[in-house]
Amino acid sequence: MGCKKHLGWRGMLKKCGCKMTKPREIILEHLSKNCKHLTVEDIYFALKNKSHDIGLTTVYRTLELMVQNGILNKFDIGDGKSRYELAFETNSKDHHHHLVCCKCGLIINYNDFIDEEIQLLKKVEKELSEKHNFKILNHIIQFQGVCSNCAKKNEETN
Amino acid sequence: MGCKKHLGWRGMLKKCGCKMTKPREIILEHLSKNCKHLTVEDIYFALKNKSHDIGLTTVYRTLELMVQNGILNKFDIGDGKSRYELAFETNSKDHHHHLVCCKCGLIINYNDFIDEEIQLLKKVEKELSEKHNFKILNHIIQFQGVCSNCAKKNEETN
DNA sequence: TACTAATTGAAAATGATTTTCAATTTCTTT
DNA sequence: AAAGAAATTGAAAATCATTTTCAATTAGTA
Ligand SMILES: [Mn+2]
Ligand SMILES: [Mn+2]
Ligand SMILES: [Zn+2]
Ligand SMILES: [Zn+2]
Repeated sequence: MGCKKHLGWRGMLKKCGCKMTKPREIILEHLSKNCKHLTVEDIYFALKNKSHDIGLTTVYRTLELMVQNGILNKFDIGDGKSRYELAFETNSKDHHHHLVCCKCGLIINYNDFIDEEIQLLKKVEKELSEKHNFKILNHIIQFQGVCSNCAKKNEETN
Repeated sequence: MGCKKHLGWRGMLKKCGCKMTKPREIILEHLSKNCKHLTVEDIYFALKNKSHDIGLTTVYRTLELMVQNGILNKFDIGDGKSRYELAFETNSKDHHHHLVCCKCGLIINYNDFIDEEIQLLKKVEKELSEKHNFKILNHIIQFQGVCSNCAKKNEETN
Protein backbone atom coordinates (compact mmCIF):
# COMPACT_ATOMS: atom_id res chain seq x y z
CA MET A 1 0.00 0.00 0.00
CA GLY A 2 0.97 3.54 -0.63
CA CYS A 3 4.31 2.80 -2.30
CA LYS A 4 3.64 4.94 -5.31
CA LYS A 5 2.16 7.64 -3.16
CA HIS A 6 5.14 7.59 -0.82
CA LEU A 7 7.55 7.97 -3.73
CA GLY A 8 5.49 10.83 -5.12
CA TRP A 9 5.46 12.60 -1.81
CA ARG A 10 9.16 12.12 -1.24
CA GLY A 11 9.91 13.43 -4.70
CA MET A 12 7.78 16.46 -4.12
CA LEU A 13 9.54 17.15 -0.86
CA LYS A 14 12.98 16.77 -2.35
CA LYS A 15 12.12 19.24 -5.08
CA CYS A 16 11.46 21.95 -2.50
CA GLY A 17 14.44 21.04 -0.33
CA CYS A 18 12.36 19.34 2.31
CA LYS A 19 12.81 15.98 3.98
CA MET A 20 10.45 13.06 4.35
CA THR A 21 9.93 12.39 8.02
CA LYS A 22 7.93 10.03 10.18
CA PRO A 23 5.32 12.64 11.13
CA ARG A 24 4.81 13.71 7.53
CA GLU A 25 4.48 10.14 6.36
CA ILE A 26 1.97 9.31 9.09
CA ILE A 27 -0.14 12.40 8.50
CA LEU A 28 -0.31 11.86 4.74
CA GLU A 29 -1.08 8.19 5.19
CA HIS A 30 -3.90 9.11 7.55
CA LEU A 31 -5.36 11.56 5.06
CA SER A 32 -5.14 8.96 2.30
CA LYS A 33 -7.04 6.39 4.29
CA ASN A 34 -9.67 8.82 5.52
CA CYS A 35 -10.87 10.62 2.44
CA LYS A 36 -12.69 13.13 4.56
CA HIS A 37 -12.61 16.80 5.42
CA LEU A 38 -10.42 16.87 8.48
CA THR A 39 -9.44 19.66 10.83
CA VAL A 40 -6.05 19.96 12.47
CA GLU A 41 -7.58 18.74 15.70
CA ASP A 42 -9.22 15.76 14.00
CA ILE A 43 -5.84 14.66 12.76
CA TYR A 44 -3.95 15.47 15.95
CA PHE A 45 -6.30 13.39 18.12
CA ALA A 46 -6.64 10.59 15.61
CA LEU A 47 -2.88 10.08 15.71
CA LYS A 48 -2.46 10.66 19.42
CA ASN A 49 -1.20 7.62 21.34
CA LYS A 50 -0.32 5.82 18.13
CA SER A 51 3.13 4.39 17.48
CA HIS A 52 4.53 7.89 17.07
CA ASP A 53 3.07 10.87 18.93
CA ILE A 54 2.97 13.95 16.72
CA GLY A 55 2.90 17.47 18.15
CA LEU A 56 0.05 19.79 17.31
CA THR A 57 2.47 22.31 15.82
CA THR A 58 3.86 19.68 13.50
CA VAL A 59 0.39 18.83 12.28
CA TYR A 60 -0.18 22.49 11.44
CA ARG A 61 3.16 22.76 9.68
CA THR A 62 2.81 19.56 7.72
CA LEU A 63 -0.65 20.39 6.44
CA GLU A 64 0.42 23.86 5.38
CA LEU A 65 3.45 22.46 3.55
CA MET A 66 1.29 19.97 1.68
CA VAL A 67 -1.16 22.68 0.68
CA GLN A 68 1.69 24.82 -0.64
CA ASN A 69 2.79 21.90 -2.77
CA GLY A 70 -0.61 20.99 -4.12
CA ILE A 71 -0.86 17.65 -2.29
CA LEU A 72 -3.73 18.84 -0.14
CA ASN A 73 -6.59 21.26 -0.52
CA LYS A 74 -7.49 23.55 2.32
CA PHE A 75 -10.95 24.97 2.71
CA ASP A 76 -13.20 26.74 5.12
CA ILE A 77 -16.85 26.09 5.78
CA GLY A 78 -17.30 29.14 7.98
CA ASP A 79 -16.76 27.66 11.42
CA GLY A 80 -13.33 29.16 11.93
CA LYS A 81 -11.40 25.93 11.49
CA SER A 82 -9.48 25.01 8.36
CA ARG A 83 -10.25 21.68 6.78
CA TYR A 84 -8.00 19.55 4.61
CA GLU A 85 -8.45 16.78 2.07
CA LEU A 86 -6.29 15.13 -0.56
CA ALA A 87 -6.17 17.22 -3.72
CA PHE A 88 -7.47 15.19 -6.61
CA GLU A 89 -6.48 16.02 -10.15
CA THR A 90 -9.10 18.03 -12.00
CA ASN A 91 -9.66 15.13 -14.37
CA SER A 92 -9.50 12.21 -11.97
CA LYS A 93 -12.61 10.26 -11.09
CA ASP A 94 -12.16 11.33 -7.47
CA HIS A 95 -12.35 15.00 -8.28
CA HIS A 96 -15.49 16.46 -6.73
CA HIS A 97 -17.16 19.56 -5.40
CA HIS A 98 -19.02 20.27 -2.18
CA LEU A 99 -22.43 20.77 -0.67
CA VAL A 100 -22.09 22.40 2.76
CA CYS A 101 -24.75 22.68 5.45
CA CYS A 102 -24.44 26.08 7.09
CA LYS A 103 -26.27 24.86 10.20
CA CYS A 104 -24.28 21.79 11.20
CA GLY A 105 -21.26 21.87 8.88
CA LEU A 106 -22.06 18.62 7.12
CA ILE A 107 -20.06 18.33 3.90
CA ILE A 108 -21.28 16.21 1.00
CA ASN A 109 -18.95 15.37 -1.87
CA TYR A 110 -20.65 15.22 -5.24
CA ASN A 111 -19.48 14.63 -8.77
CA ASP A 112 -22.75 13.93 -10.56
CA PHE A 113 -22.16 16.69 -13.09
CA ILE A 114 -18.42 16.84 -12.87
CA ASP A 115 -17.77 16.54 -16.60
CA GLU A 116 -20.01 19.45 -17.49
CA GLU A 117 -18.66 21.48 -14.61
CA ILE A 118 -15.06 20.83 -15.57
CA GLN A 119 -15.75 21.64 -19.19
CA LEU A 120 -17.18 25.03 -18.31
CA LEU A 121 -14.48 25.70 -15.72
CA LYS A 122 -11.78 24.97 -18.27
CA LYS A 123 -13.26 27.46 -20.70
CA VAL A 124 -13.74 30.17 -18.08
CA GLU A 125 -10.28 29.50 -16.72
CA LYS A 126 -8.66 29.89 -20.11
CA GLU A 127 -10.36 33.19 -20.91
CA LEU A 128 -9.91 34.69 -17.47
CA SER A 129 -6.28 33.74 -17.12
CA GLU A 130 -5.56 35.46 -20.42
CA LYS A 131 -7.69 38.49 -19.70
CA HIS A 132 -6.23 39.11 -16.24
CA ASN A 133 -2.84 37.54 -16.77
CA PHE A 134 -3.62 35.33 -13.82
CA LYS A 135 -2.15 31.87 -13.38
CA ILE A 136 -5.01 29.68 -12.21
CA LEU A 137 -4.01 26.74 -10.02
CA ASN A 138 -7.22 25.55 -8.48
CA HIS A 139 -10.94 26.12 -8.26
CA ILE A 140 -13.76 25.82 -5.79
CA ILE A 141 -17.39 25.11 -6.51
CA GLN A 142 -19.48 24.92 -3.39
CA PHE A 143 -23.20 25.00 -2.66
CA GLN A 144 -24.28 26.25 0.73
CA GLY A 145 -27.60 25.46 2.33
CA VAL A 146 -29.46 23.41 4.91
CA CYS A 147 -29.20 19.63 5.08
CA SER A 148 -32.24 17.42 5.55
CA ASN A 149 -31.40 16.77 9.18
CA CYS A 150 -31.14 20.42 10.09
CA ALA A 151 -34.32 21.21 8.15
CA LYS A 152 -36.15 18.58 10.15
CA LYS A 153 -34.81 19.88 13.45
CA ASN A 154 -35.94 23.36 12.50
CA GLU A 155 -39.48 22.20 11.72
CA GLU A 156 -39.76 20.48 15.08
CA THR A 157 -38.75 23.68 16.84
CA ASN A 158 -41.57 25.64 15.21
CA MET B 1 -29.81 58.23 -1.93
CA GLY B 2 -30.24 54.78 -0.57
CA CYS B 3 -33.95 55.26 0.28
CA LYS B 4 -35.08 52.02 -1.30
CA LYS B 5 -32.16 50.19 0.20
CA HIS B 6 -32.88 51.63 3.64
CA LEU B 7 -36.53 50.57 3.45
CA GLY B 8 -35.50 47.08 2.36
CA TRP B 9 -33.08 46.76 5.19
CA ARG B 10 -35.54 48.06 7.76
CA GLY B 11 -38.18 45.67 6.51
CA MET B 12 -35.80 42.76 6.74
CA LEU B 13 -34.89 43.70 10.27
CA LYS B 14 -38.48 44.08 11.36
CA LYS B 15 -39.29 40.63 10.02
CA CYS B 16 -36.76 39.07 12.35
CA GLY B 17 -37.67 41.23 15.32
CA CYS B 18 -34.61 43.44 15.04
CA LYS B 19 -34.30 47.19 15.08
CA MET B 20 -32.71 49.57 12.64
CA THR B 21 -29.98 51.47 14.44
CA LYS B 22 -27.41 54.11 13.62
CA PRO B 23 -24.50 51.66 13.58
CA ARG B 24 -26.33 49.22 11.33
CA GLU B 25 -27.33 51.96 8.94
CA ILE B 26 -23.81 53.33 8.75
CA ILE B 27 -22.20 49.93 8.23
CA LEU B 28 -24.63 48.95 5.47
CA GLU B 29 -24.25 52.33 3.80
CA HIS B 30 -20.49 51.91 3.88
CA LEU B 31 -20.69 48.49 2.29
CA SER B 32 -23.01 49.83 -0.40
CA LYS B 33 -20.67 52.60 -1.35
CA ASN B 34 -17.57 50.41 -1.29
CA CYS B 35 -18.47 47.39 -3.35
CA LYS B 36 -15.38 45.62 -2.15
CA HIS B 37 -14.38 42.64 -0.09
CA LEU B 38 -13.97 44.10 3.35
CA THR B 39 -12.78 42.62 6.61
CA VAL B 40 -14.19 43.58 10.00
CA GLU B 41 -11.11 45.64 10.63
CA ASP B 42 -11.40 47.42 7.28
CA ILE B 43 -14.88 48.54 8.22
CA TYR B 44 -14.08 49.34 11.83
CA PHE B 45 -11.19 51.65 10.92
CA ALA B 46 -12.96 53.19 7.94
CA LEU B 47 -15.77 54.33 10.24
CA LYS B 48 -13.56 55.29 13.16
CA ASN B 49 -13.67 58.98 14.04
CA LYS B 50 -16.69 59.54 11.81
CA SER B 51 -19.88 61.19 13.06
CA HIS B 52 -20.69 58.09 15.09
CA ASP B 53 -17.98 55.86 16.51
CA ILE B 54 -18.92 52.20 16.24
CA GLY B 55 -17.47 49.53 18.52
CA LEU B 56 -15.58 46.61 17.04
CA THR B 57 -18.01 44.17 18.64
CA THR B 58 -20.91 45.91 16.98
CA VAL B 59 -19.25 45.61 13.60
CA TYR B 60 -18.87 41.88 14.15
CA ARG B 61 -22.47 41.54 15.26
CA THR B 62 -23.93 43.63 12.49
CA LEU B 63 -22.09 41.78 9.76
CA GLU B 64 -23.11 38.41 11.15
CA LEU B 65 -26.74 39.52 11.35
CA MET B 66 -26.70 40.68 7.74
CA VAL B 67 -25.17 37.42 6.59
CA GLN B 68 -27.86 35.46 8.44
CA ASN B 69 -30.48 37.49 6.59
CA GLY B 70 -28.94 37.21 3.16
CA ILE B 71 -28.03 40.89 2.85
CA LEU B 72 -24.31 40.14 2.86
CA ASN B 73 -22.13 37.31 1.72
CA LYS B 74 -19.28 36.17 3.92
CA PHE B 75 -16.26 34.44 2.46
CA ASP B 76 -12.76 33.42 3.25
CA ILE B 77 -9.69 33.64 1.06
CA GLY B 78 -7.51 31.63 3.40
CA ASP B 79 -5.85 34.40 5.43
CA GLY B 80 -7.85 33.78 8.57
CA LYS B 81 -10.04 36.85 8.27
CA SER B 82 -13.64 36.81 7.11
CA ARG B 83 -14.56 39.11 4.27
CA TYR B 84 -17.94 40.59 3.46
CA GLU B 85 -19.66 42.04 0.43
CA LEU B 86 -23.22 42.89 -0.56
CA ALA B 87 -25.09 39.78 -1.66
CA PHE B 88 -26.33 40.23 -5.18
CA GLU B 89 -29.27 38.22 -6.48
CA THR B 90 -28.23 35.25 -8.55
CA ASN B 91 -29.79 36.81 -11.62
CA SER B 92 -28.78 40.44 -11.15
CA LYS B 93 -26.19 42.02 -13.38
CA ASP B 94 -24.02 42.58 -10.33
CA HIS B 95 -23.84 38.91 -9.50
CA HIS B 96 -20.29 37.70 -9.96
CA HIS B 97 -17.70 35.15 -8.95
CA HIS B 98 -14.11 35.48 -7.80
CA LEU B 99 -10.52 35.08 -8.85
CA VAL B 100 -8.28 35.01 -5.76
CA CYS B 101 -4.50 35.41 -5.63
CA CYS B 102 -3.14 33.02 -3.03
CA LYS B 103 0.05 35.06 -2.69
CA CYS B 104 -1.27 38.55 -1.96
CA GLY B 105 -4.99 38.03 -1.45
CA LEU B 106 -6.05 40.15 -4.41
CA ILE B 107 -9.67 39.46 -5.31
CA ILE B 108 -10.98 40.05 -8.82
CA ASN B 109 -14.72 40.04 -9.50
CA TYR B 110 -15.69 38.57 -12.84
CA ASN B 111 -18.95 37.89 -14.59
CA ASP B 112 -17.80 37.31 -18.15
CA PHE B 113 -19.47 33.91 -18.31
CA ILE B 114 -22.06 34.45 -15.66
CA ASP B 115 -25.03 33.34 -17.76
CA GLU B 116 -23.51 30.00 -18.63
CA GLU B 117 -22.30 29.54 -15.08
CA ILE B 118 -25.70 30.31 -13.62
CA GLN B 119 -27.44 28.03 -16.07
CA LEU B 120 -25.25 25.10 -15.10
CA LEU B 121 -25.46 25.93 -11.41
CA LYS B 122 -29.26 26.00 -11.58
CA LYS B 123 -29.32 22.57 -13.14
CA VAL B 124 -26.85 21.06 -10.70
CA GLU B 125 -28.64 22.74 -7.82
CA LYS B 126 -31.98 21.29 -8.80
CA GLU B 127 -30.72 17.74 -9.10
CA LEU B 128 -28.58 17.80 -6.00
CA SER B 129 -31.19 19.38 -3.78
CA GLU B 130 -33.61 16.61 -4.78
CA LYS B 131 -31.08 13.82 -4.50
CA HIS B 132 -29.80 14.87 -1.07
CA ASN B 133 -32.91 16.60 0.19
CA PHE B 134 -30.76 19.65 0.71
CA LYS B 135 -32.11 23.20 0.60
CA ILE B 136 -29.56 25.20 -1.39
CA LEU B 137 -29.34 28.87 -0.48
CA ASN B 138 -26.14 30.07 -2.05
CA HIS B 139 -23.16 29.05 -4.12
CA ILE B 140 -19.49 29.86 -4.48
CA ILE B 141 -17.39 29.64 -7.61
CA GLN B 142 -13.83 30.72 -7.03
CA PHE B 143 -10.60 30.35 -8.95
CA GLN B 144 -7.38 30.39 -6.98
CA GLY B 145 -4.00 31.22 -8.41
CA VAL B 146 -1.25 33.79 -8.77
CA CYS B 147 -1.93 37.33 -9.98
CA SER B 148 0.30 39.03 -12.55
CA ASN B 149 1.93 41.18 -9.90
CA CYS B 150 2.91 38.28 -7.71
CA ALA B 151 4.11 36.29 -10.71
CA LYS B 152 6.37 39.19 -11.67
CA LYS B 153 7.74 39.53 -8.13
CA ASN B 154 8.49 35.83 -8.09
CA GLU B 155 10.44 36.03 -11.37
CA GLU B 156 12.55 38.89 -10.06
CA THR B 157 13.44 36.87 -6.98
CA ASN B 158 14.78 33.97 -9.06
C1' DT C 1 -43.98 60.64 27.08
C1' DA C 2 -43.22 56.08 29.20
C1' DC C 3 -42.21 51.36 28.74
C1' DT C 4 -39.96 47.18 27.20
C1' DA C 5 -37.06 44.69 24.56
C1' DA C 6 -33.19 45.04 21.72
C1' DT C 7 -28.67 47.00 21.11
C1' DT C 8 -24.30 48.83 22.21
C1' DG C 9 -19.40 48.78 23.53
C1' DA C 10 -15.51 48.14 26.74
C1' DA C 11 -13.20 44.61 28.79
C1' DA C 12 -12.33 39.89 29.52
C1' DA C 13 -12.45 35.28 27.65
C1' DT C 14 -11.90 32.01 24.12
C1' DG C 15 -9.89 29.36 20.57
C1' DA C 16 -7.27 28.67 16.36
C1' DT C 17 -2.91 29.41 14.53
C1' DT C 18 1.97 31.09 14.68
C1' DT C 19 6.39 31.90 16.75
C1' DT C 20 10.42 30.64 19.46
C1' DC C 21 14.22 27.93 20.41
C1' DA C 22 16.76 24.02 22.18
C1' DA C 23 16.80 19.12 21.22
C1' DT C 24 16.29 15.61 17.63
C1' DT C 25 16.17 13.63 13.05
C1' DT C 26 17.19 13.20 8.12
C1' DC C 27 20.17 12.97 4.29
C1' DT C 28 24.53 13.63 2.20
C1' DT C 29 29.29 13.17 2.38
C1' DT C 30 33.26 10.78 3.99
C1' DA D 1 28.94 2.97 9.14
C1' DA D 2 30.08 7.54 11.32
C1' DA D 3 30.14 12.63 10.99
C1' DG D 4 28.27 17.05 9.79
C1' DA D 5 25.11 20.37 7.95
C1' DA D 6 20.61 21.58 7.41
C1' DA D 7 15.92 20.70 8.21
C1' DT D 8 12.46 19.28 11.53
C1' DT D 9 10.25 18.64 15.82
C1' DG D 10 7.41 19.87 19.87
C1' DA D 11 6.44 22.25 24.26
C1' DA D 12 5.48 26.60 25.74
C1' DA D 13 4.54 31.28 24.95
C1' DA D 14 2.71 34.69 21.90
C1' DT D 15 -0.54 36.39 18.61
C1' DC D 16 -4.70 37.53 16.61
C1' DA D 17 -9.59 37.00 15.13
C1' DT D 18 -13.81 36.32 17.14
C1' DT D 19 -17.13 35.64 21.06
C1' DT D 20 -18.96 36.43 25.58
C1' DT D 21 -20.35 39.30 29.47
C1' DC D 22 -22.90 42.79 31.47
C1' DA D 23 -24.24 47.43 32.74
C1' DA D 24 -25.60 51.56 30.22
C1' DT D 25 -28.09 53.28 26.14
C1' DT D 26 -31.40 53.39 22.37
C1' DA D 27 -35.36 52.21 19.20
C1' DG D 28 -40.03 51.06 18.44
C1' DT D 29 -44.59 50.92 20.45
C1' DA D 30 -48.53 52.18 23.17
MN1 LIG E 1 -14.42 16.68 -0.41
MN1 LIG F 1 -16.91 40.16 -5.10
ZN1 LIG G 1 -27.02 20.33 8.68
ZN1 LIG H 1 -1.09 38.45 -5.96
